[in-house]
Amino acid sequence: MTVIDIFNRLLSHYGFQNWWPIVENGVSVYSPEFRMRSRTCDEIFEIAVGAILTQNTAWKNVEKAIINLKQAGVLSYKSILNLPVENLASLIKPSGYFNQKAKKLKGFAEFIDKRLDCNIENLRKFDTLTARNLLLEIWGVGYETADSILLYGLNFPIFVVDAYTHRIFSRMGIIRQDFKYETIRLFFENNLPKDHLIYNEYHALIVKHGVNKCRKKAICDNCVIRDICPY
DNA sequence: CGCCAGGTTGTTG
DNA sequence: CAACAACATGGC
Repeated sequence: MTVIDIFNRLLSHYGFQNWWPIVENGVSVYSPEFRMRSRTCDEIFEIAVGAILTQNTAWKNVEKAIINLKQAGVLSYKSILNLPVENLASLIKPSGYFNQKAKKLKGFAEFIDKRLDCNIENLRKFDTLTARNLLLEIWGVGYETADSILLYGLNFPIFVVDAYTHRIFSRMGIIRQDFKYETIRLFFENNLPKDHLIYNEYHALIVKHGVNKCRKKAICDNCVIRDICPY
């Protein structure tokens, strides 16, 4: 049973997830159209903001924060650059850790302004790992956040690892408990075609399965991969 | 009500 | 380098 087999299982069970969502009219929209085209500048920025806000936080709370930002008309790097950090913190309160995250968003906006010449798409001018290392220099942007921005915002072929990835695949005995982020990322990248669409869908499916079934307290009955899981 | 969520950083041994 | 604390709201 390979990681590709597991991908196929999850995909036929849950269907396409169409990540990353864009918030429209107060709801997160997961559209199949997203895989057909490049993201717009505004979408890339929203994805990056979402990636920062969702750090150790349920998406529902992030959604509320993004709605607040949109309603206030400040979901752009320029607005966030000019908005007092206290006001920003207040808008993103529902996403939790709001003081820290406000500072992180500020840092990210500053990064676009200073390092990317005011255009987030300038990240495309770099190769994957160079772009990644640039993002990782930003305070508040770690591996998963950087990789989410690269994969979901810019379609770079980089596999996103998260807590669910670690939990599901260690429970299955496919990776070891003590594997760290980079080890897990490389494991997936080495066992899959180098294709951003596959990385995109796979990670989204992992989250789906983690949220639905493979929680901290696992719900193993009717699990789509139960027969190949020793847990 | 208690647990936990699509992590990251700073501190300490 | 590993372990641990701090950061915080809201859904179930």
